[in-house]
Amino acid sequence: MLSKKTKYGLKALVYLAKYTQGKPVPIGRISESENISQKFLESILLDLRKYGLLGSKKGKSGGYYLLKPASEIKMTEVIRVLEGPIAMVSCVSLNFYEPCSDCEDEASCSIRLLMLQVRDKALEVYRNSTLEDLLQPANP
Amino acid sequence: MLSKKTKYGLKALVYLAKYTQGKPVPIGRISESENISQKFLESILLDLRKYGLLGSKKGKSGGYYLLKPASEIKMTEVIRVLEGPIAMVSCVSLNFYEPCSDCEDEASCSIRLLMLQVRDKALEVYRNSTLEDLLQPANP
DNA sequence: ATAATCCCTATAGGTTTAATAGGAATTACA
DNA sequence: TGTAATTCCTATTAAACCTATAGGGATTAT
Repeated sequence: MLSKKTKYGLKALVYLAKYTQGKPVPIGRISESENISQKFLESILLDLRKYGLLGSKKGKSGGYYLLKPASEIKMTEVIRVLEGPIAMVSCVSLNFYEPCSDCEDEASCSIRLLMLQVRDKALEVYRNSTLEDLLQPANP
Repeated sequence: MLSKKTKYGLKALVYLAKYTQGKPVPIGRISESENISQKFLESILLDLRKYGLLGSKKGKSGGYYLLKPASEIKMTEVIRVLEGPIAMVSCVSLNFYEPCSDCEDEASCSIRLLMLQVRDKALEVYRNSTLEDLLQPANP
């Protein structure tokens, strides 16, 4: 299940994409509007900035802003920064690969093959979504 | 990421499907063969039995056995018993539904819509897999 | 100078995961 | 009838992780 960190981060990104008009948006405004603990959100936005999705401006009338247009922010990155691996087992993770400690033969592990399918399907979705797609609700 | 519980449970199910010949298989044999803490595995198999995937026989020469042929054990059930919800957010879970505490309008929540797609794709995979599919490794 | 803000580190409390422990109940079988 | 092998159940521990909070330093606009 998605951590609150990820949910909060996503909401903050959506907020930034929607309500930034030239000027940086201070954390306080986002946390109020979205009902998120300000200090917690602070650490999340810091991560997003360190990763490179957000820029920031310090001092009075400072805040955060997107470094790219929403249409260029891919869900794959967002999920990976906030939540970590998309894969369900590290041995099929593209960005967080680790061999399973116990597993003897990766190539023939059937659990791995199942989880490879799941990962591919999830990737398919995330790769076809950008932050822009989260902006307008439900268009059938 | 999959918990060890789920991995161990899956391995145990595969073992049972492969190596049960009429007689119940004692936990000790599975845990040795698969290198799993016996006590931990005990609690996992207990869950699987309580859910109804496994039967058990107590006492000497007792053990566990599948209650259905491997081809009829769907991955959806297995994952749900062992890991819990397949969905990434409870508000799109079929079997573990809960509204998000903060979310105001489910129908228009864009995070929800994204996670609905992910869930559907994962379900697609799990619904098309049974325990039998985990038995023979890699057939291209 | 002041107020607003980001930046950084630390820490506390809660929950979950993984593993361990001990013993009761049951059963096969000699 | 006794013994060994097994499931069954509950409790406990240790570590890891998640969420939230606290405090203060650095920076900036006005």
